[in-house]
Amino acid sequence: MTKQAAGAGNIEDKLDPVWKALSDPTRRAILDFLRPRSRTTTQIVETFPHLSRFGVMKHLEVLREAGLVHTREDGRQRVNSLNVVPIRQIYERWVGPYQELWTSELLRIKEFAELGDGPKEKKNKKGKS
Amino acid sequence: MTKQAAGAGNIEDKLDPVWKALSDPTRRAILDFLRPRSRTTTQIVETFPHLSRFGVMKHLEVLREAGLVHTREDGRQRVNSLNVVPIRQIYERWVGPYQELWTSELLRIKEFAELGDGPKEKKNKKGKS
DNA sequence: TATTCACGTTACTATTTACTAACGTATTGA
DNA sequence: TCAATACGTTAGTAAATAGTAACGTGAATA
Repeated sequence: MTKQAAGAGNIEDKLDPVWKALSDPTRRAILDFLRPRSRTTTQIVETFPHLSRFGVMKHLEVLREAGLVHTREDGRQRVNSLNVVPIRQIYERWVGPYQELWTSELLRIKEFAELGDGPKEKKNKKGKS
Repeated sequence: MTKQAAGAGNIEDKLDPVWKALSDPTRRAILDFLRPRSRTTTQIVETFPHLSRFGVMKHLEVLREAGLVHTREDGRQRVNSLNVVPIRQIYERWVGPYQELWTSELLRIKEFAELGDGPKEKKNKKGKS
C-alpha cells in the first residue's frame, strides 16, 4: 500500500484525513453549520442535542486534523471556523479528473452494454500469456 | 437524528454510502484502476497483491452499494466498471455550494483575523492581568 | 465426464470508531 | 475571593469495520 505512493499516493495520503472526516454525516452537518459563519464549541453543542459535548469535540478534532476547521481562542471561548481549502483540493484531485468522464458517459454506457472491457480479440491480453 | 431529515437530510442520506465508500484509500485506488477501462474481479485481485480476493470483493460490494461500480456478468467472469454519477452528485451537492466560498476566502480570512464571528461581539483581550 | 478456473460465501478475529459518563482546568464577573 | 461558565480530558464500553482463512458454486474446456 505504501509502495504505490510514488505516483499520486502522496496526494492521496494528504487527502485521506479529509475523506475520513467527510465520511461521517454528523461531521458534514457541522461543516454545513459552520458555512454561514463561525461558531463557538458550545453553540455547536447546543445545535446538535443528540450529541454530547465530548462527541462534538471529538468530531471537531477530526475536522481540525483534516484541516477543514480552524479554531481560534478568544478568552474562554473557542471560535471554530470553516476552511474550504481541503474541499477544493478534493475537487481538484478527484472530481476534476472524473469530470471528463461525465462528458463521455454515453460512450461508457455503450461499452458497458456491448462488452464492458473492450473488443473481444484482446480479451486475455493481460493476466496470463 | 432522523428528525432533522426534513431539510437536506434526504440528499445526505442518499450520498452517505458514497462518502463512506470514498473514505477508504483502497477503494479510491480501485476506482482509479477502473477509470481507464473496466476490469474483472480477478484482474483487480491481481493488481492489489496486499489484498485477498475476499477483501477485494468486500470493497467492491461497498462500491457497488454506493453506485460507484457496476458489475456485469459475462460467463464465469464479472466485469466491473466505474460509474461516475455519484461523484457528480457529491460535486453538485457539496463542492458547488462551497465553491462560492473560495472566491470570498479573503473575506473570511480577514474576518477570522479580526473577530472570527462578527462585529457585534465585544473583543476581550487574552492577557491575564 | 472430470478437471480447472473465476467467483462467491460462511465463520471468525483484530482493529478502529463512536459514544456516554464523570472529572478536571481556566476564564469571566459579581 | 468565590461561584458560574466554557472548554477540555480521562476512563470505559458498545458497535462498526477491515481483515484472514477455509469452504462452496458454477462455467469453460480437455
